[in-house]
Amino acid sequence: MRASQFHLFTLKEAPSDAEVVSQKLMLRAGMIRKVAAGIYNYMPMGLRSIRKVEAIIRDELDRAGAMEIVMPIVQPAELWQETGRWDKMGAEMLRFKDRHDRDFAMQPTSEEVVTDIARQELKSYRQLPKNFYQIQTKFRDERRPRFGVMRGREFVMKDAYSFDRDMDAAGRSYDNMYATYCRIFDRIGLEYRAVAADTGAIGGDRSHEFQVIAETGEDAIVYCPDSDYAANIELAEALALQAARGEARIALEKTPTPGKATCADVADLLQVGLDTTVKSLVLASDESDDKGEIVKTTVWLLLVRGDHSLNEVKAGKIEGLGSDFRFATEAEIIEHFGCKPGYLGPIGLRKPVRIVADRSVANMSDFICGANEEDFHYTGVNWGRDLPEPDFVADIRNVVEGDPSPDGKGVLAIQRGIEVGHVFYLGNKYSKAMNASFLDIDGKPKHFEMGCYGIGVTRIVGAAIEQNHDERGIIWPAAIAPFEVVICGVGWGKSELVRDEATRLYETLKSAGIDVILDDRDERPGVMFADWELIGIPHRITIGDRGLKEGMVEYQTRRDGEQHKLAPADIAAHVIARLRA
RNA sequence: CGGGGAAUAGCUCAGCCUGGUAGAGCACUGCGUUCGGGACGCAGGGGCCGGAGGUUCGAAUCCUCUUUCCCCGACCA
Repeated sequence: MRASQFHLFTLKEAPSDAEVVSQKLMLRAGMIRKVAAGIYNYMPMGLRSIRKVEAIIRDELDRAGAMEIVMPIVQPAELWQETGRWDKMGAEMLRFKDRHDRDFAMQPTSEEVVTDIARQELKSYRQLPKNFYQIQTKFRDERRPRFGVMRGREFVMKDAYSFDRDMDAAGRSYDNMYATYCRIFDRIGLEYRAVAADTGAIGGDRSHEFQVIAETGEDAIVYCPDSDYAANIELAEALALQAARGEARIALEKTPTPGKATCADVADLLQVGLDTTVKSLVLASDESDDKGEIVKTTVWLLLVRGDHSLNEVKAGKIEGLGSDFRFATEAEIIEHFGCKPGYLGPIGLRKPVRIVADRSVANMSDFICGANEEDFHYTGVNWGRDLPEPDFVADIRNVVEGDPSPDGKGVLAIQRGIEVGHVFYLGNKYSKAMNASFLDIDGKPKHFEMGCYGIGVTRIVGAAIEQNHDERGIIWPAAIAPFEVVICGVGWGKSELVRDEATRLYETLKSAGIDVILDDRDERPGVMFADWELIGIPHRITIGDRGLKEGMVEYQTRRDGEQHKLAPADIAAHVIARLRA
């Protein structure tokens, strides 16, 4: 490709609404153009990277025995109604009607359609296992699309679905996909971590997220540097920080804390550590009848240490509370505690509530909590002496850096990550709901055991930039760079020698299968260098009269800026060796 | 969904308070000079100032409505 013929456009300034670095750089490098909120054109430069990501995914999935299909972007409501997700999905799913007033949706994912394929196509256990995947545009009407391709509404995703005859086989399919994902991300060349993730209603331990490590990541991932333990923060288990409860040493006392409504303020006022305070969170769970009318509301008091934070996923697993809990209203709080938020605690309740203590809180002694009276906290609080033991003790907090690892092999560390892949065992949730079955060896129908496996193609491109950039622009991993090599011809318009030498090298690299672009724009060198550094091409060869007079061309890498002067005759072999290394 | 903010040239922004024929830088076109790290000069092209209504002799500017976009929030009392 010649730069003079390519649609190359760069911006010195990013549009003011761009927030994160990948979005700014992709816009500035001319990779994407915004069309609407969370919706982008993929311009030639950007599409090249996207296609390279897709090619690696295709290659590895095909090698792993999966088969590519394409399912429609526009999907009929009927299939979604079979699984009940037409009603459950909420506003995230974009819905519309066709001219006959029939309901359709833009696919946010394709479990229903692929299960429909399976029940029509797969009749016998002899046809199993099967794994179908597609690389397809998805649409999720996010509440707040942002961060460019990192959280767009329209995006490209690879979604694969496996069908197996039993759980064991499904486990093998899962392991196969897990290993395949590792190969894919290794090849793309990103620093990533596979972490255990919450399995939600399905249960089991087969759910892993593939997270690209980047400071700007939206997810917190927890790992143990001394072992294999790695989990999403939603899942990471928090152990009690003290093995056993200490003895009560000081008396219960109601202490004035005027205007100090947060644990931090109270700890400050009383000159004690935040870890001696207990934070009170009030939740409510509603029970409704068949008509959806709320018939009963239970109020819950959750206690975590002042320096800890509530983990809502864990809270949702408390028996009786359920994942559809909500935060209590102020009226409910006053009704049960006789006090406004800010001074709440488990002592002196006006009406009974269910009390859940975090493991660490359950082992605390002489702690501080709200007195259920405005401007007062209790100090010297002890379980058993000053109040009954909690109704439940559970892990309900987020782990923090330095917590003991659940596998007992050291302490936990936390990194930020960008979720670019997810492998998930689905069980027969969808096959049952849609009555998708096959005849097993015993001649009896069985529901498919399914798994689903996603990779955010466009998000990978953004994540790669978040992880690899500097003040000049993008630094692509070679595997997904729009071009592997750029040849800059300095003084293109006036030097025939430069043109000849550059063109000869260009042809040589091209015929060696290198993805090379020749900058023949007759631009000033500064402009060329700045453009290609912004775009992030990993290898640059500069050919100019000045060097040629000395019998040299210049070779430079984008990542470390390391420069070599080489004879024109040697340059091709040198670059090819570097690329194939 | 709640609260803020913004909308003027392809991009970044000024002009609005105090109404009077729309500006700058970058980008683009032409000519010339320059030419190994985002050159310079001269000459150009490009915007009915998001849309609708109102006030006024006159509206980018004041008022009302509307659309779109952005930010914060929608758990940690």
